[in-house]
Amino acid sequence: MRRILVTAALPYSNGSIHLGHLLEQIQTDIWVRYQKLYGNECYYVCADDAHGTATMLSAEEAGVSTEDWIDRLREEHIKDLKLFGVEHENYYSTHSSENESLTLGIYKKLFDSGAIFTDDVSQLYDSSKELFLADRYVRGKCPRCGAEDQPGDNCDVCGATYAATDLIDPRSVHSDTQPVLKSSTHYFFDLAQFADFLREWTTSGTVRDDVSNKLDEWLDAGLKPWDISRDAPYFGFRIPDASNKYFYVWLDAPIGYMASFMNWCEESCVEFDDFWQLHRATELHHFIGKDIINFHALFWPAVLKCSGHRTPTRIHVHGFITVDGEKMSKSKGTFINAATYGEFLDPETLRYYYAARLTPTINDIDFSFADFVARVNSDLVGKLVNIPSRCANFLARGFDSRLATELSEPALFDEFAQLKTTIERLYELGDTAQVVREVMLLADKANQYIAANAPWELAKQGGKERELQNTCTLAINLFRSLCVYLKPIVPQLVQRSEEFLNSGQLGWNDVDKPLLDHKLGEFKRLMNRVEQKQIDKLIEASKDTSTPEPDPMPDIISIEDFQKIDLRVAKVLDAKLVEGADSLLELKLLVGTEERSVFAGIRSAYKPEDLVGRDVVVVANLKPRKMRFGTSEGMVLAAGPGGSDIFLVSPDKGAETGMEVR
RNA sequence: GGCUACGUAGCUCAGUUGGUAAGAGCACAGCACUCAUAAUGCUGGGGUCGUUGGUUCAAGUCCAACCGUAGCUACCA
Repeated sequence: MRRILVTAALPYSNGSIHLGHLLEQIQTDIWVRYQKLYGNECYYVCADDAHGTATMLSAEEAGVSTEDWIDRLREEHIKDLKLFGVEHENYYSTHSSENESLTLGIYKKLFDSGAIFTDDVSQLYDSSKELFLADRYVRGKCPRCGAEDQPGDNCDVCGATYAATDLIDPRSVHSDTQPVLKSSTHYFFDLAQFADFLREWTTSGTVRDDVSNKLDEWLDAGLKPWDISRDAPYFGFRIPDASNKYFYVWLDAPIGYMASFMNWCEESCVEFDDFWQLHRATELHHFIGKDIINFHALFWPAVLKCSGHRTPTRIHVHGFITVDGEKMSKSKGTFINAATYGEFLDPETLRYYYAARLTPTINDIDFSFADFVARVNSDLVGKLVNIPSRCANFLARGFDSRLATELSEPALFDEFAQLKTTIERLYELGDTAQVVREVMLLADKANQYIAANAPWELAKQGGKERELQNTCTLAINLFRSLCVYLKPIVPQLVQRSEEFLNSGQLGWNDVDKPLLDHKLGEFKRLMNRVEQKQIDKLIEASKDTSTPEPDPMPDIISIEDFQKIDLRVAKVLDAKLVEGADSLLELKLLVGTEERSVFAGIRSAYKPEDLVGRDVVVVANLKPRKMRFGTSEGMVLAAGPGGSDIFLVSPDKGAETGMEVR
């Protein structure tokens, strides 16, 4: 019996579980369920990746403490994953005492072995927020093409890549102030020391060839030191003997695998060291997406090696998910969260569909709605569930739901059983697409068998009772074997089938032993078809109208474009401060005869009482936007860079409310 | 620009070391059946295997170039 520890990449504490997380969590869960079903000792741990600037800022924005924020998200993540049948031994958090002590211990080992050094790094810094800025938190004008408001790493318009310091007129997205260049000491892990080890490790069966080819690229180019520190303020663990430095989230994230397992070991009889110390007869498997190959196949094994731990047995890498051929998009409704999916569709349909598409390659996987509906309905309902559905009635009516005492065609049953070793190999490789194909081929055979023996004909004829019972008995047994093979993929469906079969939980070796002379349970509908309507609703519910995708704005617009904007003169009826908002005023506007509530970020320049009665210009056909304090039904035009320099636009005397501005 | 993958029927994909493999499922058409959630069975149409060259007695299968897709990475700093 093998002893296996399995992890999936840690979801970040900064958003809900969506189709992308589910691809990996379900892939991993299927692999783990297979290992357990086969009889291996297998543990699956995961956690939320809690640290970093992003969680800190999200919590701040939500107005809660960072601890509350990550706790809340962890609860949500656990609930969502459970809905999809993903069963972890433990779903922990990287913000834990176990992780802190493990991280400190590993860091000390790295330090003592001479793999840590320091160097000064110049980085953009937001003085008003006292925060160093990662590239994505700086926006400005592209140095190559001049496009406005581009992120700090590359230009969305012309595709140029550059450093954040190259941006023209850079702004911090946190404060809209101009960042300054500031130097700070960073701690580095000297990855290059491990180049020889990694070259050996990456080509010793730990990853597939396509992945190791990719890794060769980095190895050939020369490994760069890995920055493992961040300056305060930062949500994470403090680096000992360093002033105001924290471990970069990417150091303690993979250690979070260990911490989650350690936390679980404390309550179980499993020995932590058996899975992390050198030379133990256990396996360690990581499931990841192709975007984080370098972390898991270079940095992480080097850290483990350097700190005297075992290295991973295998890294399983999957591709990205697309929806109907495109990246998930909030505005198109294809950015689908787990909870939303669960509202409209059976979570097991996703497990099945993903399984049908997942191979061991790093190819991207497309969630095609048309294909999804066809696959689920045709395979699971039309073929699989149809088998017992075609036979249960005959057994219930004529034989008190009792199976015959023998198999009339043992060869057919054996044919199903003989596929076992093939299926085992495919599960082990992670080729569930092939598993599904093989199993459905057998399901076709089962249906062919039923058609050839036509139980409905036998039922009409007198004296054919024995044949009728035998035919149905064999068909039910074939179905039962298919259930065994699919159990890791659709555990709920199989559980309902187990209730029908009425003989306890199916085990992997049940495909060798037919169920005979046995009373079945009542047959109930095992699964519902998927309707296109459900998909439509799901997409509709996933559409985020409040934050449309940022379209790269062309510099020049046509007159038609301008005419889309309905500018109107409006009279301010009332203005008041917004409780809890630093910069907002809530304005009651009269636009023609219509009253509107509009939020405007002008508090730093105007007092509410000074605004009442004056005229302003408002964008009248702006899509209403939900804000934390209410819905804003338009936008008031103003000039100026911000702060106290905001100047409202107003019409000359004579203009009346409701007039169009052109 | 460099690199790693991928490109086979309308869709999703199989095609093992080059040699009766141009294949499966879905979709489509016809027929049969009516036990079953308009499910099932049988039959059939459909592809110059991204393009162009090359190696070979023989190439989706090897090589080169090009095109397309996804991703990684990039001169200067």
